[in-house]
Amino acid sequence: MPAIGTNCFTCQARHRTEWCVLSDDELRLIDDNRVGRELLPGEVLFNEGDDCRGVYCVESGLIGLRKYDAEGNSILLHLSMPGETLGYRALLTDTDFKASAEALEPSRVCFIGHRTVRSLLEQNPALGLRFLKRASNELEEAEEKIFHNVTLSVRARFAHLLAVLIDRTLSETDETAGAEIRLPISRTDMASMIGTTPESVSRTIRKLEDEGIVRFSGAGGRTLTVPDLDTLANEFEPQEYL
Amino acid sequence: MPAIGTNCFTCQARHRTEWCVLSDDELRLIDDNRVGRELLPGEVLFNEGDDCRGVYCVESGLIGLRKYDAEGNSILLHLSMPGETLGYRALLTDTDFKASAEALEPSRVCFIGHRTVRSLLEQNPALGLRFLKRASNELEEAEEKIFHNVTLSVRARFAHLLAVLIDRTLSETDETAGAEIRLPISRTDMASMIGTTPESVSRTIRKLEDEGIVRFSGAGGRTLTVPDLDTLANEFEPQEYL
DNA sequence: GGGTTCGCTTGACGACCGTCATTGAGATGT
DNA sequence: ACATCTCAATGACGGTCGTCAAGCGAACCC
Repeated sequence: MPAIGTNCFTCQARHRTEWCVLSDDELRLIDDNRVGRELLPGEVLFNEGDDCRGVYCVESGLIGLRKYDAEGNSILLHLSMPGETLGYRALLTDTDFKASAEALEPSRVCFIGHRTVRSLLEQNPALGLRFLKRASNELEEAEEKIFHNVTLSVRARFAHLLAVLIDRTLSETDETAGAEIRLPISRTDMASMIGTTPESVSRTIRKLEDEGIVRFSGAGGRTLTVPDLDTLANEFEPQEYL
Repeated sequence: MPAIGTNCFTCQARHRTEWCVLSDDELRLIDDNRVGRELLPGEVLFNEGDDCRGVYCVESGLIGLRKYDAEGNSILLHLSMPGETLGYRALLTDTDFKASAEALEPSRVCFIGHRTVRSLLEQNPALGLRFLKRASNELEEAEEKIFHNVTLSVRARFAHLLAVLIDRTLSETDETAGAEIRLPISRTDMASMIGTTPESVSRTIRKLEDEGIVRFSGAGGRTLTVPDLDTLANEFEPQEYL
């Protein structure tokens, strides 16, 4: 992995972060106090229960947030893309981390100590409001997820997950018709994201493939091809007959 | 219902709200611009999709936040107690309401226009940080709920719900042993909160009663008696064997 | 008072989905 | 090349839980 964005000013994710409301001087404060780190897939950034010494800003790659149940099974709660800052909640509520963070792809992450963050929050009120918007959006997502888990079938939830994953990775390059992406996560992780088992995911994949809605290929069946995104969307958006 | 707390300074819920960080002058600004309203059970405060003209602060009673699916079934997402402020998310993200709010008990609520809120947020940064803490806590709750829905059985989720409801209404009056409360919501609503059906709730109640863990009595079976709270807790907290 | 409505309960049935076990494919290391 | 490991796929089985239907009680309204 090349050493991209060696500082906050040239960071490719800069405009997507909450820090974009800061002045150059304020940003310099972060840049002087950050600690960069590279993670390989599987490496953990922090664990549930660790106490929070600062926040982590994702520069590149993909970070997964997990919780573990009593038997050691993990639930993948959230995927953090470049530009996202992790740990701000624990920092603000003065509690330990409520989930574990683990790299899912080779990633670059910067650590920013809690003293730095707090002093910035105090001197620039706009920063707090930015984080508040982030939290509000995440809350909306979480409630929608709860809603979906309750009202939709495994098949509909899986279709929705695929649509979200596609949307996330294709963001700009709008192909109106179809899409082909490389899945960043395993069957097991996808299963946990929609509250089911890997077996059910496999079976659901089979059915969707038989109906020509999706195609899984490549190493580990991780290349996803969707000929028509609308057909996929029909699986979780009950068509309105107004 | 008596006309309690006729202004923000004497409001009984004052110290539980985010506004408690405001100066007297700032609080007066709210007091001058608020509009009080009383709601009877079933009355709606706002609907999903309405655009947000300000926030609502619960003074007394109980407000339920719901989402409706395509067939008109409702999912009860959250219970808002006195001191909670509703609508701050929609206000901050400049979107419409993502859920409907409805009184579950006779309630008193104050409306505060968005201009007032925004000017306070600008002039007192501490207010934004308070709301950020609120959002962080709600997010933590939401993620735990997702986690529970996935990993726990209907029985465990229901036991957990009962424990939460008891904890909420008894807050201060700590009886270590048992508890008796009046349930504020119907079977159907309880079912939707834990992602199941009223029938399954009834059957679960039956089993828990047969085992002597809980007792439902009174009008509509809405008086809940729990002889031993620890026994109830065992249903959703797998006892650790170190 | 009788009819209506609404919510709770209970039973029967069955489908969906979770559990367990087996097989196979691909990657990695010696 | 072979062994090993991990992950995906698939089949068999069973249980939980959702669906449908009927019965019941309380509250409400003409």
